Amino acid sequence: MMPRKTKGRQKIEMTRMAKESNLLVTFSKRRSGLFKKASELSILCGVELTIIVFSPGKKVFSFGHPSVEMIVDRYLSQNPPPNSSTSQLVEAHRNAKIHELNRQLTCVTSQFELEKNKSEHLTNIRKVGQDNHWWEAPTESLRLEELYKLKEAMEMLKKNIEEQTKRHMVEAANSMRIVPIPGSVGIAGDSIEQKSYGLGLSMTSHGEWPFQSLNQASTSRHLEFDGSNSRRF
Amino acid sequence: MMPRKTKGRQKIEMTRMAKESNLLVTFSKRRSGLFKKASELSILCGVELTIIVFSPGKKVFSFGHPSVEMIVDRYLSQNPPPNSSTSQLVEAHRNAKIHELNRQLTCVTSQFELEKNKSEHLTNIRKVGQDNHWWEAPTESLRLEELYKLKEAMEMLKKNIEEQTKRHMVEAANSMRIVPIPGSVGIAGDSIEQKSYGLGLSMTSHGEWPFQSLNQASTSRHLEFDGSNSRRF
DNA sequence: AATGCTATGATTAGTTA
DNA sequence: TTAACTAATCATAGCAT
Repeated sequence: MMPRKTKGRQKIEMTRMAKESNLLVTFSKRRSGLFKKASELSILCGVELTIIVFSPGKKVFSFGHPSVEMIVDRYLSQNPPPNSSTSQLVEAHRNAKIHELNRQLTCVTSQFELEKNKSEHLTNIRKVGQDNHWWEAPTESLRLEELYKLKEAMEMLKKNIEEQTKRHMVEAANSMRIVPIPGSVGIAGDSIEQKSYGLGLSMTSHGEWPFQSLNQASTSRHLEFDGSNSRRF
Repeated sequence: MMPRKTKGRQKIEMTRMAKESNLLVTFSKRRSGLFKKASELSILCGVELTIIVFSPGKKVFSFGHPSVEMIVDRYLSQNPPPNSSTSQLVEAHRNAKIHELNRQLTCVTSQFELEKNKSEHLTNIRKVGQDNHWWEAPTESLRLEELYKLKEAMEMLKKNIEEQTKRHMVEAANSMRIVPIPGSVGIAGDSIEQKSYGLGLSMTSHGEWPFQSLNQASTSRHLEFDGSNSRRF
């Protein structure tokens, strides 16, 4: 008779977890699961989506394909914020660009970190002096793939910068004059204060990389995980 | 001998589904699952989160606790709101910055090309299938070194972007109070139904039918279904 | 805190109704 | 079409490290 090592997964009541320690680890696990599901959905069905989560510690974790801002922008433009003025929109666009550039850079940097770690791992393993050939080819293939992706990301980054530069030149040449349009809506009971629509510069410093257990399908889809509560820039 | 009625769940490749019919039903099922997971996460861990999904048919499905807008606002507000006019001087500064960034990016890109070629070379050599261990370690070391350089370059690039943005925000802050704040002006056609302020979870299908298969855990948390076409705000 | 394990609960792909 | 079924895969709660 073999006594069970564990009771295995147990059903839990669907209410806020009492023990904070459990809550924290559960949050971490389930957040990973949720993001993975989201990634799979976007891959399998070719759809665009975003998730923004504020952790128990008030940190923000986000996932987005193709990016959080892209989706949020589209969502907000479908539900246009009432107080938008031309100037705000213009500014928003510009900041969104910079934001997006930063996001891409963060992504590129992360991918680089991945490469670095792989390289280190490779070197370490090699030090052990094993004769394991079987993994070498696959690993190198993966590396090459990652490098191509990295290259693509950087080319996109470059393109964006060029675009932005061109835009700025045009704007400068036009010496644009911004006239706010009084087009906001005030509705009874509607608080009018929280209008930071028009895209702030929320960006991510990725101080930590919370998501490690993603399969390559996910990571190859250019995942973005934000694990930081620090304000950017 | 009982012949299996079905093959049951089968593993599927993590790539975009080929058959559109399957894709549609899978999207529906998995979206439900995703939203349910999100709901459970927010309940179990008491966190706030939102999901925005654009379906294959470009409809938007969203979930949010306490509401999509609440989370999006907070996400966007983590950074100073952009709402100022910009001077040409600023534009000029910016253009200079961007040019510099572009130069750096070119540098980074060429470094990357180096890495890529190395990787390809490595792979090619490996294809020959020799047992040459002696060169592997040195090569990897070199790669690592290059990667470090690449990383440094990218970090500098990032830093520059951050600097640029910081400068922009300071300038924006200095000049923003000029912009008049529009008063409350109602606009015909806007409606305010379905606000779901801080109630609890809100789940929205901005098109037509929403969910049915949520368990009681979700519904007990006061799910809100918005099956209308109406715009929000 | 983070990682690994494993039995069990939960989700879902393929199918039938 | 959308819904229900079922056998598999997948996720994860509780422990152990």
